[in-house]
Amino acid sequence: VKKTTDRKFWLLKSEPSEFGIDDLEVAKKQTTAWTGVRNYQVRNFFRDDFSVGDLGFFYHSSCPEPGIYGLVEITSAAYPDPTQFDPKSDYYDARSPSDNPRWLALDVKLVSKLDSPLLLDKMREISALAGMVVLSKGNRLSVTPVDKGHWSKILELTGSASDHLG
DNA sequence: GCCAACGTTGGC
DNA sequence: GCCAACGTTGGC
Repeated sequence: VKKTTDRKFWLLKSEPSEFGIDDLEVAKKQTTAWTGVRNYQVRNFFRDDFSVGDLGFFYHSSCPEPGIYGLVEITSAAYPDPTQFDPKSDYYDARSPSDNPRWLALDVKLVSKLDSPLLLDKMREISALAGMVVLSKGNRLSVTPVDKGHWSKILELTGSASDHLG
């Protein structure tokens, strides 16, 4: 069992029109392969920094009400993203060699859906959350690290169970 | 749909 | 290895 003190915290963006918290809720084992990452910085997070047992916020982007909608847990190590090899996929990458895959995926399981989301405009009003990567101007990373302090504050604000405090 | 911000590409 | 052009993200 992983010591909770080893846990890291993340924020994972998804467009709900493509895959949202409600899709994760009804997915088999409430788990999905987090595929389609095509950014080297995020790829490196997956490769170097993510561990099984890490926790994340499930964030909806590019939608009428962007914000945090739930909590997830990482349930696999990073592995080659199969969509990069699938010519029919939107995420196909013809330049990714099969013997040296460029892009990684990992498995993500629903921990809980928030009773009410913590919306982006609300997050910006909370001084304790200032400095979160996701709030920084021009940030475009689809996966960002979250400080333990920010993680705890958001759990408190959303009334989430304290056993996910890490 | 606009557009600021920024990552990636490719010519040199 | 520079950097302009291009493409994408994502809030608004």
